[in-house]
Amino acid sequence: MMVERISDSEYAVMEPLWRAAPLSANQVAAAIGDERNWSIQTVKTLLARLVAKGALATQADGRRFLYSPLIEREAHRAGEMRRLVDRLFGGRISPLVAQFADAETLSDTDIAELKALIERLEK
Amino acid sequence: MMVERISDSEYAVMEPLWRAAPLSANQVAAAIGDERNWSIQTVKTLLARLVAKGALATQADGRRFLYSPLIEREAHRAGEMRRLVDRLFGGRISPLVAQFADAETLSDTDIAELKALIERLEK
DNA sequence: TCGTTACGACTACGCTTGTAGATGGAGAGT
DNA sequence: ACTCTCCATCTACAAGCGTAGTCGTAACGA
Repeated sequence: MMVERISDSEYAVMEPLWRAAPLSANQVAAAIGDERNWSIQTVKTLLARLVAKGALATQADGRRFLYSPLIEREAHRAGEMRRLVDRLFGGRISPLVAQFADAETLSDTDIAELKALIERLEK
Repeated sequence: MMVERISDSEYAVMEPLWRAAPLSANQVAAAIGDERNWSIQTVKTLLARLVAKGALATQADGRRFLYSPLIEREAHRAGEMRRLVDRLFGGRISPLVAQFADAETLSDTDIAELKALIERLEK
């Protein structure tokens, strides 16, 4: 239950499972590939920890397990963002966007998307 | 240099120092107050760790130290946000806002602020 | 001068994270 | 039946974190 916090490395393991589930440990490792340079053991440890945390479900498939996410990516994202935004910006989102604006990391596309989004929200 | 990562608790200690610096350990502890229920020792440990990380500077004031931030709050915010946004949204900000929109955590004020901000950015 | 305080430094200790090796059992090939 | 291979599980271990106690010393008050 209580989705405990998911660490960076654990998140990397969730990724492929959010894209396609269920997967075996090897498939997950393959999906992560060289991106991180992990031994298969490392991936397995992380999978086990995620199962322990209640973030993944297992289903037996012969002698091995297939893993699938128990928590939604959206829910996890929302939780993490909320956490950080509360901490850094007192929960207000506009300073957050302003922050990105100041850092000049917003592309024209970003701005156009935001505009469209805001218009949609206003209705 | 290389501002290493600052943990949640450490951030709580930086807070008062970003608001007013320099402060003594006791002043920092007082500023944190009951918010977190920390012993003065805990605050001192965190201060020492932040100094070790190069996030705080000390200046002697008689038999004690006064602490001041060496890293800017803005820089820290930007770094943290970038980290999370890269991880969760592939670096794009509009899905992030959309996320908040879907979660219905945007107030009318938020939306108005965002609109104003976007208009400013468009120029 | 002697005890009391107020500090910083050192030490502690259990928990989580990142990273992985070792072990033991079940299937597969021969 | 025997070995080789593949898996999950157990174990490991250093670094970082949260939380705090103890120690030595310098200053202050009596």
